[in-house]
Amino acid sequence: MSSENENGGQVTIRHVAARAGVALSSVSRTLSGHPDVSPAMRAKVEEAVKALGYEPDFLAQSLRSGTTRNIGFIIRDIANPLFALVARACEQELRRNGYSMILMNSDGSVETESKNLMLLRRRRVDGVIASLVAEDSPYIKKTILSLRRPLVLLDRDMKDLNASAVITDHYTGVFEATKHLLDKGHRRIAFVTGSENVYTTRDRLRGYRAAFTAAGEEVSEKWMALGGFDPEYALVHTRNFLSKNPRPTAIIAGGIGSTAGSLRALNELEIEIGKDIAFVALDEWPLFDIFRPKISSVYRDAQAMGVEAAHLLLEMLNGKNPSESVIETKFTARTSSEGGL
Amino acid sequence: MSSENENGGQVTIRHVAARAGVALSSVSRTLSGHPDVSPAMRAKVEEAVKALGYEPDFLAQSLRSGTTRNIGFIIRDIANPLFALVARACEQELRRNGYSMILMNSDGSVETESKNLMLLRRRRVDGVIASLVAEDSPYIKKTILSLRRPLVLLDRDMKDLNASAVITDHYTGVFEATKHLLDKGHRRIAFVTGSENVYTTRDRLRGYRAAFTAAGEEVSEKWMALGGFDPEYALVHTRNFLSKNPRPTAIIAGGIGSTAGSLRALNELEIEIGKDIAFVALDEWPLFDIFRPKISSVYRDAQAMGVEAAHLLLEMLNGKNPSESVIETKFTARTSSEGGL
DNA sequence: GACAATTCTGGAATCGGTTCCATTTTACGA
DNA sequence: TCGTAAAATGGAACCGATTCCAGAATTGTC
Repeated sequence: MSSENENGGQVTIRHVAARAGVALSSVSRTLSGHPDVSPAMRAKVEEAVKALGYEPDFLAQSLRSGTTRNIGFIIRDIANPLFALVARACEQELRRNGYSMILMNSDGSVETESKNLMLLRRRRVDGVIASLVAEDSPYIKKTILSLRRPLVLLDRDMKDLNASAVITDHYTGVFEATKHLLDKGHRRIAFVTGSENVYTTRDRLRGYRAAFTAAGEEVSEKWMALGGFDPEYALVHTRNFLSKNPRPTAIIAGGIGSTAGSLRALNELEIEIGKDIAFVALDEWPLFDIFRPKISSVYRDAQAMGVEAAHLLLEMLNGKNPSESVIETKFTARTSSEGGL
Repeated sequence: MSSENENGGQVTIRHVAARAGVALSSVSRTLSGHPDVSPAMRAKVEEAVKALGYEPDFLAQSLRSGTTRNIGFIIRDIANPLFALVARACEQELRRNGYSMILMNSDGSVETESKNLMLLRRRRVDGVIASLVAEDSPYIKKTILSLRRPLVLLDRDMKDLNASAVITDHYTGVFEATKHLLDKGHRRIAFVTGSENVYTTRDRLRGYRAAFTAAGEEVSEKWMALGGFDPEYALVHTRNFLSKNPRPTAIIAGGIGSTAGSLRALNELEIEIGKDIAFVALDEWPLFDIFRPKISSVYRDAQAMGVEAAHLLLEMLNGKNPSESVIETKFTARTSSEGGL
C-alpha cells in the first residue's frame, strides 16, 4: 500500500531489483507481462514488489512510452448542468478504460481556450475532448492543428481538422417545438440564443426557419437575438423584446444559460409563463419536470454525449479514423408553452 | 507554435542546443532564468527556440523535478450543481497559479474513491482536494495516509490526517431554518439527508436538535431519515413519511440530491409545497429564486468553497501547515416554507 | 604582465521506467 | 555427447528535461 520506503523516498524498480537480486530489466519484463520470464523469476519479483509495496511511476512510464493516458477536457463552464452531465459520463467511461481526465474551463473566452489547448499539448495528453467557444477563429484552428493528437468535438462542425465529433440533431427538436407554437397560432416567436459561429445555433436556427416555411409563414430577423449563451445576454434581450409593442407571444431560449437569463427577465417583469406568454427551452435543467411552471423543452441525452465522446476518442487512440456520432433531440410540450395569445 | 519538427518528431532541448551550437545544459539554464548566462548565449538560444518552436516538455520536467503541477480533485458527482460550482471556481484558481486539475468522480463509492486516490498517487499529483464519501472508513484513511501529499478536505472533519479543510457552518443555517418552522408552529418536521458518517450531516443535525431544544420541544428520531444523499433514498423515505398518520407538516431536505428526491416524492403525491406542506432545502439548486414554488433554503457560497480549497492547498504546497477555512450559511425564507399546518 | 577571482559553459549524472542487444542458460533432437 | 535453437537474463541506451561539477574564458587588481 505504501509505495514509499522507510526513508520516505519513493520505492523504485531499482529497489525491487536489488531486493529480488535480479536486474532491473528483468523486473520490468516481469511486471509488463513479457513472455520470456521464468516462474522462479516471477516469484522472486512478485515477492519483492509485495514486500516493498512497489507501484510503477506513471510519469516515468509516460516519458518512456510517449503516452500519458491523460485526456484533456475543455468546456465553457463545468457548472452548466448539461456540460456537467457530459463530463461525468465521459470521465467515468475514460476511467473505465484506464484514462484520466484533465478538466479545463474556457470561461467562454477564445484566448483562455487557446492557452488551455497549448497547456494540454505541453502536458502531452493523449487526446482532447472539447466544446469550442467558436468555430470561426483561425487562431484556435491553428492551435488545434498543432496539437497533432486525436480530438473529439462536442456539437461543432469543423472541417480540415481531422477530428471526430458528437453532434446533436437540433434540427428535429427545434422544428417540432416551433411547429407546436405555430400550430397554436403564435407568429411572433422570439428566439434567444448564442451566435451562429457554432453549429449548435446554426442547426437550431435551421429548424426554426424550416418550421415557419412549412407553415407558410415568414421568419423575421427582428425576433432573433443570436449573440451569446450567457444568461446576461439573454436577460437583456428578452427584456428588450418584451418592451416592444406588440411584444412576442412566445419565446424560445436556446441553451442552459439563455434559458436562465430569459426566465429571469420574465420573472422580473412578472409575466406569467404558460399564461401570459408561451416559453420553450432548448436543453433541460435538472428538476424541469418538478418545478412549476413545467417547462416545455427540447431534450437531448447529455450522458450519451459524454459516453459517445469517450468512445470516439478511444477509437481514434486505437488507430481508427475520425467519425461522427449523432445524438437525437425530442420536444416535449409541458405547461410553459400554453397561453400567450 | 508547432513544437514538432518537420519529421513529425517532437522538438527537444537537444535540437535547440544543436541549432544554437551550444550545450544543452546551457539551453536549460537560459530558459530557466539562471543568472550565469551571457547575453550572447541568451540571444543564440532564444533565436533557436523561436525558430524551432520549442516548448519544454512538462513530463520530463516533472520526472526530474518531482513535481507535476497536477492536482487531483475527487468528488462524489460533478453533475451535482453545488460540486460543479466548487469545481469550476477551484479549477480557475488552480489554473491561475499554474496547476491543472485531474477530475475524478467517486460515484459515492468508497471503493472507487480509494482506487482514485491510489491512481492519483501513481500519477504523482502534487496535492489532492477531496469530498470524501465517508469519514469512518479505515481503508480510506490508510490510503490517504499513504498519499503523503498535501490534502484539502471539503466539508469533512477528520483528525490525524494532517489535512487542511474547508468546512461549512451548517449549524447556524439549519438552526435558523428549524427555528423558523418551529416558530410557525410546526412540530413534526421531517429531516431527510445523508448519513452521520460525514461532518455535513452531523453539523446540520446539531443545528436541527438545538433549535428544538431552544424551543423547549422534544426531537423525535422518528422523523429523521439519515441514510444517503442520493435522490432515490430521499424519494423513498419522503414517500414513507408522507404515508404516516399523522404525517409531517414540514420537511427539511439536506443537500442537492436529497432535495431532488424529496421534491419528486411530493410532486408524485401531488402535495402542494408551501400550502399543503412546508419545505426547506439545505443547499441551493440553480434557478431556486425563479421557479415556483420559490424554495426556502439554507445557502452557502460554493464558489468561495472552491477558491478557499485552492488557496489552502497552494499554501500547503508552499510549505505552510494545514489550516481550516469556514464558510457561512444563511437561511432565506421563501414561499415553500409557508403552509402545512 | 601575471595571478586570483569571477563569470560562463560543457559534460555527465539523474529522475524511474522500457526495450534493444548480447550473453548465458536451458531444452531438445540427432 | 554434441550442436543448435529457444528461453531467460543482465547491461546499457533511451525518453526529455535539470543540476552539479569541473574547466574555460573573462575580468579585475597590483
